[in-house]
Amino acid sequence: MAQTQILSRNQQIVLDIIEKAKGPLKAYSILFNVQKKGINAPQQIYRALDKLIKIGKIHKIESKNAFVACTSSNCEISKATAFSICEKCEVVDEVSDAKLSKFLLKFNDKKGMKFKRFNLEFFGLCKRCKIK
Amino acid sequence: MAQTQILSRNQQIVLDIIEKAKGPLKAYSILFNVQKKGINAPQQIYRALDKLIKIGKIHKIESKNAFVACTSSNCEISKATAFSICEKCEVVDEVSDAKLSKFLLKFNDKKGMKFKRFNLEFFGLCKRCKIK
DNA sequence: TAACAAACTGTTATATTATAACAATTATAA
DNA sequence: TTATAATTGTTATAATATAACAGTTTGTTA
Ligand SMILES: [Zn+2]
Ligand SMILES: [Zn+2]
Ligand SMILES: [Zn+2]
Ligand SMILES: [Zn+2]
Repeated sequence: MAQTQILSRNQQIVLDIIEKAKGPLKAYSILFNVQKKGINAPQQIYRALDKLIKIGKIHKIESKNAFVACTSSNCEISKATAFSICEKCEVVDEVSDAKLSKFLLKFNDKKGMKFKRFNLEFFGLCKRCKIK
Repeated sequence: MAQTQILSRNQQIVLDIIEKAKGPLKAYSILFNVQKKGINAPQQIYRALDKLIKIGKIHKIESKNAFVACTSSNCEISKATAFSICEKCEVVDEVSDAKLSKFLLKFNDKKGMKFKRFNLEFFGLCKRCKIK
């Protein structure tokens, strides 16, 4: 079992906001949301984000420069992340699929590179947007 | 056979620089490199980049905000891109593997989303950096 | 070929995302 | 306890990207 990580004040504030959010949050939108709690500078946000990413509590959606809470129970170290992104409504979901991560972590590069980690972003139309 | 795309002057200038580069280039480093050719503003670079991405001549490495020339003969439309990134020397290679892209393009989301496109970034140590 | 539309260009200004650098404080561990 | 690492606060600045406007070139078709 993964030990419950003790977070610092700022880290906890930032994590709470990201976990409550319905979708990916941008760093500066987090900042505006926590100014009442005494966090005033981007650095404070980015430092918390860095730590939260490092311990796998959140992930960065690289194509959107935005951050989401981890919804997979087994990715404390974020070495195998995959997301689905709707190109219309921009909803983002973490894709948690054992076969997929096994396939990718075992994938052998032709150039002799040993992969330690991957990040995968799928794009398409979500169920809702497909219908419309 | 894919028709040879006719590029505009700015698009060709930007593509040439990216193709000649040994690794991923950042937008502003491209800008600094073409100022002698009369391109003075970021917009001109970003517009060319957008077009080149759209037609599959280049790809964006999202985790680095940088751009590389496509080295795969069959990705005019950039719907299935994969890269290997060395975490030490930062060398980037396009991963071109039929099995891999087939597997991912066929991958079925549990939430009923139909994927049209994906981007995959692998991280690790390249052959050279592994030895050292 | 005239005339319209689409794509591209140039330019100025500004928005957004992220890091540097410095000083102080708090938690952890030897 | 002392020192070492992690965290905080703060100001300033760097790096990345887009908005908005006006003009030009290119391609299409009437
Ligand atoms: Zn996760
Ligand atoms: Zn949608
Ligand atoms: Zn390619
Ligand atoms: Zn390397």
